[in-house]
Amino acid sequence: MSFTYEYPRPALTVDCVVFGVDEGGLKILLIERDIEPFAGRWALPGGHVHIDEEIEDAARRELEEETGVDKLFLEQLYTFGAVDRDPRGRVVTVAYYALVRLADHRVRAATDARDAAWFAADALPPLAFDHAKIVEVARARLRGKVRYEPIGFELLPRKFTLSQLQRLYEIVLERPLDKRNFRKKILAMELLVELDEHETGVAHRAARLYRFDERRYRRLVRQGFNFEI
Amino acid sequence: MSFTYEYPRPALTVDCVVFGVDEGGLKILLIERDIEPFAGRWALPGGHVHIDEEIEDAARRELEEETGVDKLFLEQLYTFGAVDRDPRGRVVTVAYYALVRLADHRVRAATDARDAAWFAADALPPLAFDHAKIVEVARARLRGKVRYEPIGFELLPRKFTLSQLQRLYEIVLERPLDKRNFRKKILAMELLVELDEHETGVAHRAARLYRFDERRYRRLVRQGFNFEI
DNA sequence: CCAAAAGTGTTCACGGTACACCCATGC
DNA sequence: GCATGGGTGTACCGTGAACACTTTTGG
Repeated sequence: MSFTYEYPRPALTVDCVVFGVDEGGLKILLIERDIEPFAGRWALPGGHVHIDEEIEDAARRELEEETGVDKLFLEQLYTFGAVDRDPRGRVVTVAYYALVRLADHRVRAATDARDAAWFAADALPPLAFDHAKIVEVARARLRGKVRYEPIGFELLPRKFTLSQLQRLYEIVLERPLDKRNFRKKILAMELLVELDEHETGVAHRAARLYRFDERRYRRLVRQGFNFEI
Repeated sequence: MSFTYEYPRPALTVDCVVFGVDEGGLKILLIERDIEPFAGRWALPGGHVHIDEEIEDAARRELEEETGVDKLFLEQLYTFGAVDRDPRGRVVTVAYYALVRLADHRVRAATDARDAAWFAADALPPLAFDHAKIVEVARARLRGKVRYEPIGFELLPRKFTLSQLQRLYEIVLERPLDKRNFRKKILAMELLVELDEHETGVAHRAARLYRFDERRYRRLVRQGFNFEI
């Protein structure tokens, strides 16, 4: 079967920069390519957009197929279409970035048949195509966005300690934050629900757990509230 | 001549939301379609991306062809690809937004053969395709971006008064600003060069003209400076 | 009892905001 | 001389930043 057009058309793909955070810092999910070009190189998960499929759906489908990751925060990043970005011909890719709770997804991705693995964002292997550039754009977007939208919570377990939250921000923003000021500010927003639970299995005083109150956030936004760290 | 592929491919287009500002407020440049679908309706300037052409170049080319507008601020906005957004079939469009100095472009666009015209952003006619949605996304982006990047200057003549600048921000941000505070803040950034010129032809005290010091801005950015209104 | 992280308040400097009058110019 | 916008300073308040010690828990 084949499809014919009066003018040549670029191929359309999606690529996803999937971020996770753990004690070691910011991580990015990559898959190892098994076909040319760039066979054996690591690359962003992605693939072709089906002709009757929404672009964002294609991104979710590829993530699910290649890495088993689903139900995550996903947002369009930028469209990359340099004429020479793929040696096979003109390929335009709509890049997305995604945030996942690493603890929930670590094993599944790492053991997947397609050889997916998490890499420290500061020590990525050489990437296929222009994927290194896409990653840079995604990191800049994450850094910028985390400050004025509460997307950081997408990277933490649903129940978290204030120290975990602070470390998350320190990792993404790449600078240290003052503990007292951080707590004062985040608690003053009244977006966190104090739970009657504490950490377990730590060799020191167990910290209280909190969860992010998404409903309340949405209500406040409607009233003109602006999240900001 | 024809082009054949193993799998179906969407068509790839660009569309541009071109903003201008005058005394009457925020304006958007539209062209009247002369072919189906939506013949006779107003639409965003745009068209197909050539197979060997960078996407942004396509946007500039279409703007130049359809409206005579060139050498302007142009930035990618978002990629729209809803399956049903074009009745002729799958068409994915990479939307851009552009800022122009209206005084320089008003006549050329309005008298162009393809029937281009400026419309008040708050009173657009019904638009073709999903262009109303694209415009909404573009307005939100402009509102957000104008506050922390000095792109407002792209909308003013190179020499402008502080009142013009203030009115520009009031129009884009859709709220009034305090005159003294605005002047204090913008002058404190030391990004404006005070010229030895004043307005002419006004029936009141002539205001001093300023220009934006782009070099200095870039130098400050490198040192970690953040523009903010 | 020791190590490790949790948890907690105050002070100070700066920037944002509110606010009203005189000045220069053209008609 | 009058209408029109240009141009200017100060006082108050709230937020951001700096900063150190006690508490709790497990080992």
